[in-house]
Amino acid sequence: MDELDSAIVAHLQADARLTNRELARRLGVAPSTALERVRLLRERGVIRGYHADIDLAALNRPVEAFVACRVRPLSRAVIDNFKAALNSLPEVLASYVCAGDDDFILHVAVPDLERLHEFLIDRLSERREVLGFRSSIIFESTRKPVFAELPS
Amino acid sequence: MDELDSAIVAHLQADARLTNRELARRLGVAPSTALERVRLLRERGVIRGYHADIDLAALNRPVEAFVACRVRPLSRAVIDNFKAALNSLPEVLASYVCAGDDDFILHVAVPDLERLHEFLIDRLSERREVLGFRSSIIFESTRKPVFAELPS
DNA sequence: GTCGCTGCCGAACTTCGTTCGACGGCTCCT
DNA sequence: AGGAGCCGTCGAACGAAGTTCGGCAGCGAC
Repeated sequence: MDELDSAIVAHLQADARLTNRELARRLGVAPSTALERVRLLRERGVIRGYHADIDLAALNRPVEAFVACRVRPLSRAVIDNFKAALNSLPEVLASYVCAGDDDFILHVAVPDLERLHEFLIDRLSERREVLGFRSSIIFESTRKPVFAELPS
Repeated sequence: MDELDSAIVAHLQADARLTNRELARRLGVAPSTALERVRLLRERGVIRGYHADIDLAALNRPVEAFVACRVRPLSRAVIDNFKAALNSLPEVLASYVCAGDDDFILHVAVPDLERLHEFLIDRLSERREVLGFRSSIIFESTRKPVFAELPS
């Protein structure tokens, strides 16, 4: 991970469809060099994939929320089982297994508040391992590119 | 947003670097058709961009957490100001303005727990609008593609 | 029925991805 | 200090992909 790698990561994070030639031009290296670097970054797992960023509102899911869950007992079986269950719920965009007040944090997207309520009482409350949960409606979200180095 | 658009969105969400020809082949349409559809999806804002998915551990930031903050007063000025401040903190990957127990939820990534602690006490606690916060260390995270339609 | 519109197609042209042999700098060893 | 081997970079060449554009077919309106 030298400076060139960091620059590649930064550029592809901002625009994953940059042509290799354009990437090389911006870095000031030959296209073949850029290609080889990107290949190595993928091989090493630094770049895990490329994904289109989709507007949830356009997909009729304008309402987003975080749902923080507590589940019991906190055994591996229960955790794995709950994780798998979350995976098959289309409302759930992402799920996080956590330490802290909450055991799971879910990022959900639904068409409206009614569908959120339905999700909470029909999908979560129904499950016996779920002790309780708190919901936070998301008004606005901001994502940033990740930089390789943190300033001290 | 017909079926073809949905299929395009699904494919590009899974792999944003699919060649247009391969995309067209999978959809069973001509490359020029696929290209035009993708162009329209971008123009309409359905596809907002393409981003490389980077392994945070490879960038020396293996420790992730959610930090839920309460700030006061909840005025527009304070909220906008806090949002802007978060934007310039490199530890913060994403920030969310929320309704619920918490006013802000931050997704942070740091090299180690010490840096997390530093962030909390030097960056957050220092700010006068911050009443308090709760942290949840992330053990495991799972993201899923977004499907256009939710089953009823 | 016909006119007009919209979306899809396929060919042509431009640009890009990808491979490969060679060159240059670096390190390590003697 | 000198030489050998290695790693990363380069540039050219070829095959593949992106992009444009004219035309055509299906559909709706009048």
